[in-house]
Amino acid sequence: MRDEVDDLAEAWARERPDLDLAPVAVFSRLSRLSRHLDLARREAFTAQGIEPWEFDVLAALRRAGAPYELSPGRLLRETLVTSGTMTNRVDRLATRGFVERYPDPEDRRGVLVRLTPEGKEAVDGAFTALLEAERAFLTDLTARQQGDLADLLRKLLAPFS
Amino acid sequence: MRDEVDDLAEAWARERPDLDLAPVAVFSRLSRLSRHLDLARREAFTAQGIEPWEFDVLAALRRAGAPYELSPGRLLRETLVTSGTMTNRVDRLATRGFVERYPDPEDRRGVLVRLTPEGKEAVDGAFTALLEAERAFLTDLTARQQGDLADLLRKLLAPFS
DNA sequence: TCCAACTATCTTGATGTCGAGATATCTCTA
DNA sequence: TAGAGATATCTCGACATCAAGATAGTTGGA
Repeated sequence: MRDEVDDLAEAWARERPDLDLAPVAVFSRLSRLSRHLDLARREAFTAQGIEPWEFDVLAALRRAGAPYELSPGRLLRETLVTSGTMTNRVDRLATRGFVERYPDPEDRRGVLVRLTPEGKEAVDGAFTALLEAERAFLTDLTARQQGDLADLLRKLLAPFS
Repeated sequence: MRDEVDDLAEAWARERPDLDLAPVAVFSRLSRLSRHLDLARREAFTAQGIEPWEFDVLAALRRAGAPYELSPGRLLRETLVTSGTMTNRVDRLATRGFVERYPDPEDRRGVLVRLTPEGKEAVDGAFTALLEAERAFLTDLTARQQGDLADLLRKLLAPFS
């Protein structure tokens, strides 16, 4: 069962026979899969009326549990964006009525961002749709294979944690 | 061996006990790994004086083999960007002297983009650096595990080919 | 041969992100 | 308790990308 990455690796092997191309088989597939996953995410979210970046922020608040509030600093660390980006994102989410911003009573430099009921509803719907889309991706793998894959990815991810 | 995704899944399980979260174990790790991989790529390329988007274009030309030329249309299909983006990328690569643009003798609408010797040198250096960085990621996996991982990813990728 | 539909590329305007810097506040130590 | 350094957030300008539309050239059927 050949795929597009086999073609890509073959082309490199022809052009650069001096190199060991073993990493390509893993990382090219990983990159491509990630891109397809992003597209599928976007599609699932569009049907729910939100964008991927909105989900990333709302989901972090939702996961935090009631009362669904975190600081911008915490949010940017959870979502791996810069502070300027998070300011902008919170602005737009507040305009949409999905979050509210108010001063942190414990730190006058700080701000807390809280999910509104509308935001909670939006993120819950989006997460359900996302899981459904992701499950469709996994149907070609047995439960055992899914577990093996998760374990292998965990090993690769370990150095970064 | 717990990782950050276990924490994330646990938080979701606490908040949404009604959902089957199996896909999270695979896809959250995949997304995170992809992000770390992008950062590592950027770093490897920076040391070689080029940017990831430059590599994507130059590598497609390099893989094509001598005389290292492709149309913008072919390049945008290989790199999955829009035509406006490719116009801009080729402009900047031409300014840097890594590619040349000239009219397609067979189709007067068309253009061919060709790698210059400087571009070839740059992409060859960058690819070597990239493989080295990627190999470092894989040291925690046995050759057998690397093969298993590639096979599982190939299965997930198959529906898109 | 003519024309409609298609293809290839480029242009333009909007958008989201980043990085650097500004401001306000807090914390720790001398 | 004063001050230096750390921290939290926001502002602003630069930049890469995308989507839609413009332009030029090609192709196939009537």
